[in-house]
Amino acid sequence: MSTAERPLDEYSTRVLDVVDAIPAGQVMSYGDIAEYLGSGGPRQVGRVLATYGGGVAWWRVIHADGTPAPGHDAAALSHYQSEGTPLRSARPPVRVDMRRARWHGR
DNA sequence: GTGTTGACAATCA
DNA sequence: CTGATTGCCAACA
Repeated sequence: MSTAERPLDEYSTRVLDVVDAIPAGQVMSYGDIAEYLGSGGPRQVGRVLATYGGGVAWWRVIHADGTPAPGHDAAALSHYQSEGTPLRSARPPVRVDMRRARWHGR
């Protein structure tokens, strides 16, 4: 035990579960995840990732316009190039090609 | 209980 | 692209 991870609520667990389900090379927007879950909002998803996102592929969760999270754009870019995520802009402002990279639950 | 803030989104200038 | 504005929902002081 140990690892003292923060107390995960059911909603947070659900968000992390969805993020963990996103395949490499694809991404989802905060609003998409919120809509996929059917509750909460994009801000709640962002909050969960900002707090508990350390254990999931947070770089696969980006804004609706295809830009990665603030302060992590450089790290996210490395992951995108490593996973082959379709990019519209390979240098800041980093932009993911949402038209191709957007992933829906399936 | 009110007001502010936030890894948001969409629209307008 | 930047900035302002509105809507949305929850956490926090």
